[in-house]
Amino acid sequence: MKESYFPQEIEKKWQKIWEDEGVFKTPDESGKPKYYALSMFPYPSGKLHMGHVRNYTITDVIARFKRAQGYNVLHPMGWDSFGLPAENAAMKHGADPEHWTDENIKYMTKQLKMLGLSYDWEREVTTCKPDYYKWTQWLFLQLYKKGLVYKKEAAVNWCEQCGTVLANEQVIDGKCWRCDSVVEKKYLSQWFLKITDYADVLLEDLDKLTGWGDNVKTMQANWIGKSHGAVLKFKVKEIEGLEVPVYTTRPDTVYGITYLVVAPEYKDIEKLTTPENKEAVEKYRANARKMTEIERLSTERVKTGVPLGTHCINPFNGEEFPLWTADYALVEYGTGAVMAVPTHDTRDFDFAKKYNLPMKVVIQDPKNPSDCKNEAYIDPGVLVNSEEFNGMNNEDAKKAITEKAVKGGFGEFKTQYRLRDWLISRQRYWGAPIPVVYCEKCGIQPVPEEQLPVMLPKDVDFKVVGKSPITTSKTFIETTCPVCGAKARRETDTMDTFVCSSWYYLRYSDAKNDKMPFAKDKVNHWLPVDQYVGGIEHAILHLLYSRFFTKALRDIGLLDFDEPFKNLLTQGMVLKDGSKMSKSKGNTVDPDEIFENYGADTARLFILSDSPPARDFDWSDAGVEGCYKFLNRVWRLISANIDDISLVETTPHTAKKENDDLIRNVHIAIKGITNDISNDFQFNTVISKYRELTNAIYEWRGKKSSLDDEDKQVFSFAAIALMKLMSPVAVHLTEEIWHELGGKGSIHEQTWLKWDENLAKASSITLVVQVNGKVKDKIEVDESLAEDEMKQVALESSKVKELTDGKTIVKVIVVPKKLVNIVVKG
RNA sequence: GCUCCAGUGGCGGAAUCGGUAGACGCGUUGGACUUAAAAUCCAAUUGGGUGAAUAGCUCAGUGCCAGUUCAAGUCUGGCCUGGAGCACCA
Repeated sequence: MKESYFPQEIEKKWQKIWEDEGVFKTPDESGKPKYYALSMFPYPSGKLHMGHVRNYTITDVIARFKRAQGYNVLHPMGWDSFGLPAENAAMKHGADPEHWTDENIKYMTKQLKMLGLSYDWEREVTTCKPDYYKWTQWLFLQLYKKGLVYKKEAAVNWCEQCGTVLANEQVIDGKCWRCDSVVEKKYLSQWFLKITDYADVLLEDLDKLTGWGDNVKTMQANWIGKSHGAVLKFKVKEIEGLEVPVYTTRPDTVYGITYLVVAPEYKDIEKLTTPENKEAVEKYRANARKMTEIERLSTERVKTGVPLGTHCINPFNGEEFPLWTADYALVEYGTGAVMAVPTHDTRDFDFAKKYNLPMKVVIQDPKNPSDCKNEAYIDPGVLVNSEEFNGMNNEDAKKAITEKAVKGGFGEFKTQYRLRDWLISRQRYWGAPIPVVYCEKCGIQPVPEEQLPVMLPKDVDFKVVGKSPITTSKTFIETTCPVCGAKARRETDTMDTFVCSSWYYLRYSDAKNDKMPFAKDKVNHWLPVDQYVGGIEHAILHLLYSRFFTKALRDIGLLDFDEPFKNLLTQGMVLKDGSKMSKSKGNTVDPDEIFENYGADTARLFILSDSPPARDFDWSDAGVEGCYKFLNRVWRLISANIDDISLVETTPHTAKKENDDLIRNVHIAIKGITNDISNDFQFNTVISKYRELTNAIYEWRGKKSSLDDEDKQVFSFAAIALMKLMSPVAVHLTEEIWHELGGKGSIHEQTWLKWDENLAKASSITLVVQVNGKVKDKIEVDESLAEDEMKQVALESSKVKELTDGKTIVKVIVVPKKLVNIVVKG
């Protein structure tokens, strides 16, 4: 065995052997229980970044730990490989997006292999390959048949920079999630998935996800945004037969309505506008259209609006009030119209103040009445000025008033969601084509399943400006109608890449199936994913879409479970000098350089060592250096003593105290490390325990000039245990040492160590003696000491005697095997 | 504004149940080895007071203020700060 550690040599060697021997292939059936460990698959952007390294290392260690514990572990990898960067690169360099993507996948695959990740590469999925997107299209058709797909003209988010529409979830602070440019509203005919049909169950089932963090669940719940209220209908005074319905969560305030607002885009707005007001209203609406989403949504902005000239009648008391249009009413939410109660809603209050609209108090806190002159009173209270409801608690009044509206035929109870349908069409080339054709006679027709995949065309001009490159193809667009055979036009929109990534985790269960996206028995066997690991940035987008897909496919009958990811670990970001690594800040660290200088084991060890997985991780060069030194130290521990170490895997018998202590330290380490991994994957403390055990072995060895037979047994036992415990993290180093010591097979196929509860603790304990809750003495005692004896020992302590002298001992609290607290008075 | 998460030495962080606060590492300082350096090894490292002392003793200390308890980093209430998400959603 070499005296020094040369990671570059041993890592390449073992990576090749593992691959050649298929060590990490996963059979579907093995007789063992299954475990599915999954990392969020990457976009093949070109090179791995440290966030990837962190993500994949965490999942890999979990997979290896579970394998050692006797599970048949599915641990696959693939590529989320459709998307705009490939197309942009194609435009810039004139290359084909497919070629660019393939090259990136090749390079990144090499990097993943260098990291020593234990993937079953035979299950690799690549979303941009026809053998995958065929099934994306097939699933689209199943959803279409089920009535979950529709096309409609709508106000959509348009990113000029990317030349495409975006889903609501892809608009961050009014800007494009990818390129950060300001998003505009456009009216376009687009494809939607009816995720709103599942709004309620997506919300309800969050409760089932006990293995998810509350932060992610709350984000999803907020995004779905369920609220309870009522729709109330108001007759328009000037126009016979016309009503304006409003959605409200505060039906208890109906007696305080003093005006009503409709969104500038409200469908009946032209009818509701009197000729005298037409010019002003038109001007206002034109202005609203021009505004960007950011300007319009800003809460800083002063609210504006114009009166329409018409009036509504309050069906509860016959009062009349004016109709206005204002852009603080949103056309997409509720009915697009709002009843305004300035006294009990801050937005209505601001608006009413500005335009001098009347106010009427209808809810009061009886103990602390407010006149609502300076601000709206929005807290609970008792109704006033509300006829027969006066004196009623406002929560009860919500129900009572809505019931009155239901009886009178001018209202109903209503549950409302913020979630909108998922806009999935994109005016781009590099995506799965939407499998639909337009026939002049038959209209929209889905492509028959046997004609799938609808292949992306090759004869495309990527440098075209102002429209999707796919529209430049001469072969793609013209086709025939599958129903009547007449000339038809192919849909040129492609699918949002999030559609492709909403089902990839299902495909891994049966990645090579060419008859189906996956066989039902296989998907039911492997899924749900036992542990999913990825970035928090997907808390809403990918994770919500995937949950929706799973539920929809369950309803279609393709699978039998209804949540895809049982446990979710959202890893923190990798920072450098306190801020997120990014090319623009110039604070990135190239994984290749780390592999080259220190080896993958050091990279793996370090990325897990300094912070718990869920927290942000601050990269430090000194920290990498420290981990490298530690691996060297472990290597030297073995190489310097190689002749004294044999393959000892069971706890040896010992007569010596110091040998007993080392054996105990090994058992303590096994217990601690196993628990730390099992309990929320606390790898940072796992690694500190590697160091503690290593230190203990060194210290033990340092005390002996030579080893007798018993010592050798004990030393070997400790060394082998250290290797096994470290094997999920330092995958190459431990494999190399395992073989140097004559180990058979791979160390990664060995079973995880078990600890003996009697040995997993120190041979003596430190009894802590407190007086009035403050530590005053520590006494080494035998752990078998009974409570009475502990009390005795504590009271005999000279320090305790000193402190209790002349005082009364009120009581003595004994915590077994730990502590005695003596309470004194006077 | 609403929701969630977090706050512990110079730094990253540790502390199953309320029971020795600061494990382990980084950094720093001192020392050993060396012609020298690197590597390695050893020691110290929360702050204040007292002390010749690197002995001992002592007080304070986990964002702030209260509370519960024999005992609080941990539990309860009220704040403060930072981060994330949502946001004119009626």
